[in-house]
Amino acid sequence: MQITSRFTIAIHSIILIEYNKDMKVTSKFIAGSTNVNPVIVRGVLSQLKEAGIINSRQGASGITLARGLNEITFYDIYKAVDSVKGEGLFHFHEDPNMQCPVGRNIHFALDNRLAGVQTTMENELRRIKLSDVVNDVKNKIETENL
Amino acid sequence: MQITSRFTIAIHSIILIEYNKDMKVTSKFIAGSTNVNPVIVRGVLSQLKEAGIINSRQGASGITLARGLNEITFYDIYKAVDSVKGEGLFHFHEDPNMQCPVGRNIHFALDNRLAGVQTTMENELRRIKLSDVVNDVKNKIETENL
DNA sequence: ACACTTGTAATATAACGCATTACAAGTTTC
DNA sequence: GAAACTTGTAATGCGTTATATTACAAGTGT
Repeated sequence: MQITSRFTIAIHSIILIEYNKDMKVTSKFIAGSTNVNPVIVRGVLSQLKEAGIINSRQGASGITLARGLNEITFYDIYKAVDSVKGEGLFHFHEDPNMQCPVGRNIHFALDNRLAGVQTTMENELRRIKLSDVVNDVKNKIETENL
Repeated sequence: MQITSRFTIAIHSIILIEYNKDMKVTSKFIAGSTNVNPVIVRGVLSQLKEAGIINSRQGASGITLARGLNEITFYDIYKAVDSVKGEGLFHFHEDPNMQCPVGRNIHFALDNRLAGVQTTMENELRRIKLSDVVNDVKNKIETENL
């Protein structure tokens, strides 16, 4: 299984907001650049707003960033748009047989280790800032017309 | 999104094979301990076999390990049962707009970083050996009746 | 007032995970 | 060799989820 495209949609959106900060960036505009349905985009933006990453007002056109780009990490976005219901990264088979010695103790042996893997991944996501990505995109665009 | 329960089912199965290695472990037996449908179990076992982790013969009862427990990592199992079609951990939105400077360069800025996160996670999975987990389960079972 | 926006609800569709039935093909045991 | 088991797999159903889409309420700005 894969982590939802909502994650990359969210990153793409934030880059757009920054790159076009001199104009009013709308969900329709983001939908055009990502090639994703406007309602889906608004759903993602809604989650980013709830996480305190962007600002928006009903009716008022124009999405803005709520914090500096170097204060937004991939982890923030991941948590905002993809971590549903506080479920972990790994889906354990529900209902191991408690009559079986192994089934009875499998969680004891696995839970910590799986949580550790998840934490490792999340820490790696924390290391990546949106400012890094935005800089890369801007520089790449600069060199496009040479 | 979550990593499929096939992963924990596979781990559970291997522990069962090891813990009951003096008897013939069947897919039905594993199904009973995991509380997962026997056909699903056989599907997982089939993938483990293809990855060279277990041995089985059609018709012949009894699944056995194909390598030592310290030569099987979580990564081996993950790759065997969950990584479908070589897709990455992250699902990118399919069709960014190439007319847009950002849409045109988003992959350039993200692909390496997302691959890095995936690699970090996979390396963490590589650090965990089945022998560790099996030892924990066995020790825990030992202390159950004290 | 009008044309725009954000914000949501409701529904459709496609993909996927797991359960289940069915059965072919192979093995062990008597 | 027949019976009773096994592995291996195909086919089908069902529930869940991701995304697309339609529709519309509510708010903003000209």
